[in-house]
Amino acid sequence: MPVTVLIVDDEPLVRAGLRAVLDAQPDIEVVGEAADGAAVIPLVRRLRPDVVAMDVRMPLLDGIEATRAVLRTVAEPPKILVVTTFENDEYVYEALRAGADGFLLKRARPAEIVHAVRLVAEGESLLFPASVRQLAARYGDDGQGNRAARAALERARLTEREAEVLRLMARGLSNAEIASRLVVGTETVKSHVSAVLAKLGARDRTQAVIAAFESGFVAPG
Amino acid sequence: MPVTVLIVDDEPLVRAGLRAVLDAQPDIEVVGEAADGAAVIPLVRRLRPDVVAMDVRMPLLDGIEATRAVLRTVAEPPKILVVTTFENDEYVYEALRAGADGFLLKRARPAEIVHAVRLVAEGESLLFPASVRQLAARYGDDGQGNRAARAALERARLTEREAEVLRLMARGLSNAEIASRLVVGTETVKSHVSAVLAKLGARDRTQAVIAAFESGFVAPG
DNA sequence: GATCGTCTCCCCCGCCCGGGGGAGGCTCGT
DNA sequence: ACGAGCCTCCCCCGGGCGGGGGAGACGATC
Repeated sequence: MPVTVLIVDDEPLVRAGLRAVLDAQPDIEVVGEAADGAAVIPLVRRLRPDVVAMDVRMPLLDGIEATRAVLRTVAEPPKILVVTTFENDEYVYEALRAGADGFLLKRARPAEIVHAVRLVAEGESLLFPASVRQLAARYGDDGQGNRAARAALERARLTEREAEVLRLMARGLSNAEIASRLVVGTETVKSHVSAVLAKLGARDRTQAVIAAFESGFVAPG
Repeated sequence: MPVTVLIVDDEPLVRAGLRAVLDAQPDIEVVGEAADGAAVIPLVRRLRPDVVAMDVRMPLLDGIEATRAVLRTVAEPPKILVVTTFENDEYVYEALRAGADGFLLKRARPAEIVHAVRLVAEGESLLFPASVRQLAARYGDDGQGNRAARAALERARLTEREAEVLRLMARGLSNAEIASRLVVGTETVKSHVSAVLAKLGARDRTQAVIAAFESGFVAPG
C-alpha cells in the first residue's frame, strides 16, 4: 500500500515538479492537487491522503491557517509537510507550532524530497536543515514541532521580543507606533531596535528590514 | 522536428515542473538542465537548444548576465525565455533589455507555459502579463523587449533616476552613499528620495523599501 | 518660441532615529 | 542565594532624514 500524497501549492510549476518527483517512486502516489489552502479541507476529507505537502505562502488561506484548519476539523488528520523557499522563513516555524510535522526546502534535491515524504509518512517528525535538527536534538526535541520551532527562532539570535519588533519594523512602523502596538514605552522599543541592529549588523532600521526580507524572516508578499 | 528546450533554474523542483509540463508535449523536447547561469554557455554550445527557459535569480551568474553571455558568445543563439516569480520584477526588464525574447510567470498555467515556449520558438516576442503587453502595443512595440521594458518601467510612475535611487535605498545605502555612487550632491538625492516617497505613498525610506520588495521591484534574495 | 518634465542644487527647520551608558525587576538554572 | 539573560525604562546628544519652498539647465514636445 503506497503512501498517498496531496500537493498544495499555488504555483502549477511547483505542483508539477512535486508530482513528477513523487510519482516516479513506486511506493508513493500523488492522489490530488490544490492551488490554495481553502481547497484543502474538502480534498483531505475525500482523498484521505497520508501526507499533505503544503506550501506556506498561498492566496486565500496560507499554509499556517490551512494546517490549523485541517488538524482542527479532520478526524484522522494526515501528516503535514510544509514546503518553503526560505530557510529561515518565520512562517514555517509558525506552521510547525500550528502542528505541521516537518518542513522541506524547495531547493532540496529530489531524493531528499522523497525521503522527507517517506519519513513523515512513517510518523517521524523532520526538520530539514541539519542545523535546525541539531538544535532540536540539543534542546531535547520530543518529536513535536513546538520545541524545535522555538529552538530555531533562538538560532536567529534574536529574542522573541526583538523578533516581534523586527517584524513590525518590516511593516513600516515607527518606534512610537511599535511602542503603542506593544503597549510599552518608546524608550523600550528603542532598546530593542538597537539590539536588533547590533545583532543583524545593520546600520539603521532600513538595513535591518532588508536583512529581514532577504533572510526570509518576513514575507515579501 | 520538435522544439528543443534547455531549462536553467536553481530549484530542482521548478526544473522538474518545467520538464514535466514541456515533455508532455509531443512537439517539445527538454534536452538539458542547468542549476545556475555559469553552466549555461557550454550547455548551449553542446546541445544547441531552440529555447532556453531561464530563471532570473540564480547563484553564481544570474539570468541577466547569463542572457548577455549567451547572446555575446554563441554564434546562433537560442531564444531566451525568462522565468520569474514576480510580475514587476525589475530584473526581468533588465533581462529583456539584455536581449531576452520574452518572459513567463512561474504561476502561469501549464498550457500558458507550453504556449510561451512555442511562441518564442517561432520567433515571436512575448511579454506575458496582459498589462505589459497592452502597454507594449500602445507604445508601438516593434517586437523587441527593449521598448516594452521601458514602457513597463514607466508604468511604475517613477522616473529612471528615481528608480535608480530606490534600488540603492533598497540595498541599504544612505543618502550620502547614494549621492557618492551616482556622483551627484546629497541635496539632489534628497530630492529624488522625496519624490519616491511621495509617489509610493511612503512616510519614510523604510516604507519605500518595503514597497519595493513587496511589489517585486527589487529582489528579496 | 513657449511649455513641460526631468535632473540638478540650494536654504531653513523640526524631528525621529540611533549611540552610549545606566538601572530596576523578572524568571531561569546552577 | 547568586548570576545570567531578558524586558522594561531613563538620561543626554548628535546626525541623518524628510518637508517646504525655490531655482537654474537641459531636452522633448507642441
